[in-house]
Amino acid sequence: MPASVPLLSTPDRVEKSASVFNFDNKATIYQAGERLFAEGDSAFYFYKLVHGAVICFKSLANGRRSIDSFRFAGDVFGFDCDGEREFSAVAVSNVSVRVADCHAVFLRAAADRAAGQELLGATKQEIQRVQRRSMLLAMKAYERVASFLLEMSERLGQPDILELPMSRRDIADYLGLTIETVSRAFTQLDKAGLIGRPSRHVALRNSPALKLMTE
Amino acid sequence: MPASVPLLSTPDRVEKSASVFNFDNKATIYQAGERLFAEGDSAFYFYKLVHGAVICFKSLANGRRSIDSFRFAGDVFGFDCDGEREFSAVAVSNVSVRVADCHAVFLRAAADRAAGQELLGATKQEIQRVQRRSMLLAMKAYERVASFLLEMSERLGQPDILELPMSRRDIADYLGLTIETVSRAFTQLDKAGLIGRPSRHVALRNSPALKLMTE
DNA sequence: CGCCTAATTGAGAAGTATCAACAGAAGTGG
DNA sequence: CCACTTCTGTTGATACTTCTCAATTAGGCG
Repeated sequence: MPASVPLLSTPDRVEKSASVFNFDNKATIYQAGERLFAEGDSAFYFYKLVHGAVICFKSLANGRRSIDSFRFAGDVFGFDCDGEREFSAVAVSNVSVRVADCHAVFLRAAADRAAGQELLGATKQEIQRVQRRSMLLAMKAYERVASFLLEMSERLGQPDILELPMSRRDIADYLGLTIETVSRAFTQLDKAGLIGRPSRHVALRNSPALKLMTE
Repeated sequence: MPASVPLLSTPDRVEKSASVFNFDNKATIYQAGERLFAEGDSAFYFYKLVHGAVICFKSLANGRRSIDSFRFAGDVFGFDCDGEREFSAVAVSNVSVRVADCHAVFLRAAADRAAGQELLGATKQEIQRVQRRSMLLAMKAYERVASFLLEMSERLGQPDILELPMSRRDIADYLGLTIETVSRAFTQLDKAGLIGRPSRHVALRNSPALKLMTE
């Protein structure tokens, strides 16, 4: 990943200065592997990802990791934002983020009706996201992978050819599988002609068929 | 069905502390098996369960059911409260609920700072609940059942002897297992001396040991 | 008591995890 | 540029867990 990151590249959505978040204009940079915050930390900020990819995860007792979410450019995260963090957040690639002080956000939400609605709406989306992941975990391995690829295709804005920013371990920890099972699922989908892949470059050859698996 | 729907009643002279929900004092009754609302319905109300038990679930393509949550006396639910319902809600036993008009709640949340905080806090709790269920689905069968029993023990306020209001099918659909696997997990925990059980009356014989499984 | 449904148990099939080996890409240093 | 190391991803063999299908037992209710 080149370090020449276009900072403050206005996302497609023209930022209403009246947004409840009112993210700071100055972006903060994190290197790949660097930690934004850790489980148990006091929570001070909402984050908006300008560029790159971040994972939010919990460390489990058995030494494993449960990845709750991938965050990409444009995503807002850090909703566990009073008291302690429920998750750790780590940069998967080099990233730049903008932050918003939690307290100030809550003040704006309380003061302004539209701002309150916006925050509630964002929170509701967060609930739906978590619930969709719950549905994932009830499926078979190849279905989870299919669903994952479709989600990435949509969220990364790369309909046909995906360049996945995360490792097989990340995918496995997100889908509640082992890396071996994930790898086999990739192979299976490949042999079925539904995807093509040199490793992290995945081609979706038959999205409709993939979608059928996930329903 | 929402036949006798109580509309915005008492303005400020409520017997309870001023809550953002301000649930109507008049309770609505549903018989066991009756539906409060269905997936895809327009959402009009928040619900507060006065008595009984309710399940919130999604019907899946394969004819199965994914139970998102059990709701008991005192619980507030119906957070998928603008646009369409994400889940269906059905009474497991005879229940009585109090309702609150969504729009009115949002108005109060926008108007009053404490009310706004309360609604946000409740929504955040809802996120945490969903996330905890996600963690459930990553565990083994007997661990899920152990975790389930502890959750019920806590939420039903019955530390030692549980009287479960739901069927094995409900439990299975909540834990992402089959009824047979749930049954075997019960037997397994029974034989290990951790629980005792005539069917729906479960005794927790060793809560600390059960807790160890869930971590 | 007899019926009906819920719950349990058993045997075999399917799916995933685990352990181990191997292949490929990327980086390091000579 | 090449040999070496290292990390990531793939593949194989086997064990373990859960599902499926089938049979049996237990509970609830007339």
